[in-house]
Amino acid sequence: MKNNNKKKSLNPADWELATLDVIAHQGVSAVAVENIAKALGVTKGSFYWHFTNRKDLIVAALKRWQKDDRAVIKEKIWSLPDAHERLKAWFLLSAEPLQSHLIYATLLADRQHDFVAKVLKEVTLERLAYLQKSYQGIGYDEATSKQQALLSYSVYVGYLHMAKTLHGKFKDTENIENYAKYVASQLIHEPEQ
Amino acid sequence: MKNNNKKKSLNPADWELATLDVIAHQGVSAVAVENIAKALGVTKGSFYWHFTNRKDLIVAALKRWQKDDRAVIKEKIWSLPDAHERLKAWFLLSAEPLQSHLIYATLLADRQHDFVAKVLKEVTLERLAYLQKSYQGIGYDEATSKQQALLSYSVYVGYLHMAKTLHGKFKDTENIENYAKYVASQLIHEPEQ
DNA sequence: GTTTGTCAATACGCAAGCGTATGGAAAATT
DNA sequence: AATTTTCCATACGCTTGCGTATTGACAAAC
Repeated sequence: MKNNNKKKSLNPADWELATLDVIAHQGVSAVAVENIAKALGVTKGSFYWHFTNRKDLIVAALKRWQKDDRAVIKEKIWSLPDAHERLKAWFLLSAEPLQSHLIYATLLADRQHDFVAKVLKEVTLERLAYLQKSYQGIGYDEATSKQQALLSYSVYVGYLHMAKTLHGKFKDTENIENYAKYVASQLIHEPEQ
Repeated sequence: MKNNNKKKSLNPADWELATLDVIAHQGVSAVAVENIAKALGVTKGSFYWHFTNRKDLIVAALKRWQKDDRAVIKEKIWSLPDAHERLKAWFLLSAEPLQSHLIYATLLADRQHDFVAKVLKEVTLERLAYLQKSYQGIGYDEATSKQQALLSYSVYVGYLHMAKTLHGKFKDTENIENYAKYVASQLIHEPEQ
């Protein structure tokens, strides 16, 4: 787990990335400065040089996650010109095993911290707006596109949890891919008038 | 927050119900014996007479929740003879503001504890089996009913989180009811052959 | 080569929360 | 009425984890 690179010293980005690793697999409440320090091969004497406290670290890490995540979505989805294709891409991206998904799922869990709730709400609203626009792009009216976006996004969030809860019954890639295609077939279609 | 009843002394059930209250609103990790004792108007000297330790309490509370929840579903859904009606009842029940839903949602969050994961998996598999059976009842074949059940259940789980994440934009009853009906209309229909 | 700035180690204080030990009061039993 | 059971209070020890204070090592600047 130690940092074997040639780097002489750490910078805040190193701490933030290590923190995101912990958040992805154990949640925000598992972020302990002394543990992360150990994972980076130093002690917390170093930590308090880079950050003022634990919360400062977590907020910085989440800000980094939010920024990176936005970039990925922009590149992989919003680059597509056709709304129908965008929606399909969205569902496929949802099924990919990205760290970003894990982080989103654990944030849902650690919502009791207000700074987590804030990021979560921002990201969720942004993604919902994207989805809604895409559904409008394939012919849904404003109100219906809103509900359909919410429905689709709920499936995404639900899937994240189901995958964790039922891991083992859900792991093999083929099943996941099949399921993703099924979901897309059910949730992407012209609006019923 | 004190117990104003005429009861002279507490029994394990009192502790379990108080614990479920905490779990519903703050999650498993927020269960602190001294706090729950205070909520019940006693000190932890009492607690360790009824239970051996904190984990014992949580496990007992979750067992109670599981049992009660099963009973509610049995009564409100499985009493219905028609599969189509059962599915509709499921989606409507999902949108009702029950403590049981809150608990389920927080359990998803506190899955890192193995005893939580165990209950969660049991409950989820049981509910999925119910849903699958209902979808088979309206004509889905085995494989498709499985995927459709998973999809529908994901919507449920996703909704629980969305409701918390976007509270305020989601609170008024009318919207929720509308949305529930929309979801039902999208997810309950004869299978496409 | 001396000084300054950067990054990290060690040691400490402190609060929260679990579990234990012990004693006491009230109710039930005999 | 005496005794046993049931339920609870108080006090203590122990661990975890945050944050601070102090010192040190190495590199860059001068």
